[in-house]
Amino acid sequence: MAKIKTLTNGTKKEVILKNAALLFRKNGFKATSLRELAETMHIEAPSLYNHIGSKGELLQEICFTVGKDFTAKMETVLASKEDSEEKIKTLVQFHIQKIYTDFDNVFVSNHEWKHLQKKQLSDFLKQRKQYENNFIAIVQHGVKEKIFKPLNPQVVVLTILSAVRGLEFLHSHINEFSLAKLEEGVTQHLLTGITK
Amino acid sequence: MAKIKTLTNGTKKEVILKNAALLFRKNGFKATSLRELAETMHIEAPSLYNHIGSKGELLQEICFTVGKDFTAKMETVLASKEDSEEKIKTLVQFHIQKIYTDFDNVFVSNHEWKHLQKKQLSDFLKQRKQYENNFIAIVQHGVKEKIFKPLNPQVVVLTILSAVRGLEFLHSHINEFSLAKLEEGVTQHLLTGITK
DNA sequence: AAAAAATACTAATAAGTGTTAGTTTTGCCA
DNA sequence: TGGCAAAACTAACACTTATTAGTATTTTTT
Repeated sequence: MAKIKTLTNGTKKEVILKNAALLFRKNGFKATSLRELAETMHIEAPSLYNHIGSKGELLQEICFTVGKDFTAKMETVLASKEDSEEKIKTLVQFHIQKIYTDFDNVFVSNHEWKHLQKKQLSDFLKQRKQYENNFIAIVQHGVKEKIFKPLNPQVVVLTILSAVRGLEFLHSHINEFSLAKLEEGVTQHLLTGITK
Repeated sequence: MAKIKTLTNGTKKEVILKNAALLFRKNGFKATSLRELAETMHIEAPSLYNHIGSKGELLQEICFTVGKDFTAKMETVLASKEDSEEKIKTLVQFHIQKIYTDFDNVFVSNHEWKHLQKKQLSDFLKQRKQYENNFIAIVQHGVKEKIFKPLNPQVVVLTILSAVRGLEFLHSHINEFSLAKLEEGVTQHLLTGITK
């Protein structure tokens, strides 16, 4: 009856993806039904199939779109002339920006990827592992050049990624701090610590 | 047919809770069926009801047991004579220890709490907020005493908690680093940073 | 205005869910 | 050994799920 509004919202598929990301974030992928998703657009569940292939496809597109964003950023950072410290600053700030500007998608990608189907799941994890390894290489380089303390690069990266990936609970504090303040605060913390 | 083995595993309820935590962690709460859970003990799903009240009760017990552990630790830390820096060290190390020794439960508590029922959900979040506020107070004290840099305590705590709560993906690297090494590395990173 | 394409609808399916009722089996204690 | 409580079983319920088929309606194109 009521067609999906797409005037200012992009294509229909994009509207569906946006609403799906919101629901997947709030309730989880498994706990979100297609009926519920359809309801947000005032249509019936089967009508979704004029636009999508399956429920799983939605999760897939969300996770891989986000994944590609981070992979692309990593490529440009690796190709840049920044030193190790600047590279890490750039990456950490990118994580924070993404959480601000693309919260639902980033959250879903970080928390619901385990519900991807087998093949996609393994691709996703491969991509993540690659990202992680690139990150580790940057830290290793910084240690070798004595910009960083003689730390275990793997542990350092796991700590940083853990911190920035979990930052979504900053979302409830959004507008309380400006984006710039947060970027500065978190980056300085992860690089220089908090003790005097 | 096959009764739940409880010889060395504690009470039957405890066995169920342990297996539930494992499945909830691996597949998520919503994606775990009672039939699947029962299967791990070689019994049928309805037999579970001789031991539990509902599926939701399992999640509830897992989340609140973990919550109490952290709340209790916070109480002892607050009551101690350690300075702010030592207090934070102690807490960060406790997080890491818990992930090592109680992985499934901590993971489920950190990732599946959103599926708690209304009343319990609000209690859980209240408890978490309280924990967070106590943590912030410690940092505030450290800033006032000039042990720490003049940072925003809220941002600092969100970063630290984000880091330690996300550390579960250290699980795939377990035995690669010793617990002591990890505690030391992560704590030093979060307190003193990585730059020289 | 007619034809074509896009997109909505209703109805139905097969599979899976948590949970209850009622019954049988198991294992311990008198 | 007989009895009793604990704990297993089977059968069934009332829902919910993703998805398909077939059809009607709306929108776009000609």
